Amino acid sequence: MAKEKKVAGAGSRPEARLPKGFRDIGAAELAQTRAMLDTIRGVYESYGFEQLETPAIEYTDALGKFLPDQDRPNEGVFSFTDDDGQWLSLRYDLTAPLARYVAENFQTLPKPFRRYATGTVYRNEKPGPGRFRQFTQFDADTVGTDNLAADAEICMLAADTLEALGIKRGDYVIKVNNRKVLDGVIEAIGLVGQENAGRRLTVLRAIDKLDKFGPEDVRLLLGDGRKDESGDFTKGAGLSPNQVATLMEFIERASESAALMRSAARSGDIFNNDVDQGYFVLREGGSFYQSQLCIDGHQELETIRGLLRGAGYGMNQIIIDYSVVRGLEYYTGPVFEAELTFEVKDEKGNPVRFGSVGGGGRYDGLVERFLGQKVPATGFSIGVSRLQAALNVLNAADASAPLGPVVVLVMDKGELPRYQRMAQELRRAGIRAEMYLGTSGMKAQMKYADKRGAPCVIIQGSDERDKGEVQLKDLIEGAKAAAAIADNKEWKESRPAQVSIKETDLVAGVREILARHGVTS
RNA sequence: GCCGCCUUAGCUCAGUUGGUUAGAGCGCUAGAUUGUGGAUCUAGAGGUCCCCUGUUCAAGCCAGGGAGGCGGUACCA
Repeated sequence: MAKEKKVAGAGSRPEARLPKGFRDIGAAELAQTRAMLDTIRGVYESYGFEQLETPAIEYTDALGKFLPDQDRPNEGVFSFTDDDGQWLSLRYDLTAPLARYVAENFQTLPKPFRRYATGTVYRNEKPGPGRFRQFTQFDADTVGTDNLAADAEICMLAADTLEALGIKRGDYVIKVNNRKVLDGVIEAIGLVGQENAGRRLTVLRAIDKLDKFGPEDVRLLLGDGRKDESGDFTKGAGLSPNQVATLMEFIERASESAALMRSAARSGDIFNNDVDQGYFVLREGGSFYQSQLCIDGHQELETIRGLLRGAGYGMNQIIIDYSVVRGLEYYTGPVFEAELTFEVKDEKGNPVRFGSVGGGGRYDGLVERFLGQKVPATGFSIGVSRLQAALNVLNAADASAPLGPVVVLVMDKGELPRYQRMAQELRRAGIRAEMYLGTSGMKAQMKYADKRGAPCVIIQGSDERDKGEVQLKDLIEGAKAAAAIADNKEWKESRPAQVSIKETDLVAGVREILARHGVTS
């Protein structure tokens, strides 16, 4: 019969469930996020960036995500049409809205315009481990200058931010490259002209996989293709053996060079100029030095490197790494990637690498889309959620829930005003407090207080009331004391961590308990 | 998008060659204890065995299709 009732209503009832790739976030994580955002904000503001907030929704064409030849937004973004039939989209990053803002307010903004922004962004794509369809980014950008000092500062900012968040020097690295270098290398193997645009992208994608797959798989991706462990085949760039060999030489030298830098950094040799300058492939006389693009890119990197080292940032913080790719059709010059380098084991003992927690670079074309006039810009974006997940693994102990409010138990339903008054008294003293608002008995109220993480409860039944007293029970100390008591009678009679005080001393008594647990309000 | 694996209670999972009323541990609720969160004991609630169609006297189990989840891969500002 009970069954029939269920079945009867089931079809029309909605299922309580979250859309794939979205998640609910509880008090403990939110408190942690807030602290992180405050820290990042402090660093960004110290560099002189000012805050800007733009809406979560923009016109789709302003975000620049239309499929070629189709009057329809790109996959990957959440889009819908407005009343007037215009396409709107949820922002998928904070840079495209910045470009729109700068273009719209170009006349009045100070140039260079330096702003930071944080907010939720949305991507309509398949979620993966640690990848969601809604997440928080924290960006800083300098718009309106091609001065490479702006790029150097972005790198410093990234390093300072990670350190402010408690990531030790050596547990992270900011990698810098220049898209002109890779473009030059690709040009050097003859992939020039419009007809090779697709191949150039495939090559860049292959190089981008170096960290993930290693050199052998990159070689396959540059050639015919690669089969993954599920048996799926990825078509390669189809380069000739010669072209592959040339690219692989570059890639392997580049990672060798980066490895040398890291090992120098580990041994404390953080300003060793020979190592720092990178491998000979890009120095004068090296095999790629004929390409003008390579030369330009290399010289820009040298300028940035000079600024960084001059400011005291060594190879233990920021290095040049020629294998960094980042956004494919987006960046036009220097690119940056913030990578966490420490390794941790998951619960099964497998090593987990977090990899990139932020990135950015110089994008000289974004504002130009609107204005038709070159407005060079450079910036950096932190993936807050991903970084937070990494930090949680780094300090695994720090996942504890925040303390809840002090709970005033309702022992006598006829005395609600009295209990309410106690809660108010605590609130006025700056102590988070609540009167129990349910209707259950004392045992249930104790369980409730326990679940809320209350540091203590206030108990006043008729006995205490008659004497003008209240009982304060320290739930944290009480839980510790309980562990030593096996007998229920003793547990009840000893009333661990419970004291009786004058009702007039309520605030002082609670403060004493809070202070015991490190709360000073 | 493509490939592989998976789906039984709130959670983690058993479930025989297809055979009566589908189980365990944990969790939850209540009692033992008229005013004390823990421990112990007892009792209770909780199920569309992912969905649909088929095979069969009989399907959690077999077949086909679908959905959802996980992992890999592709795309990724």
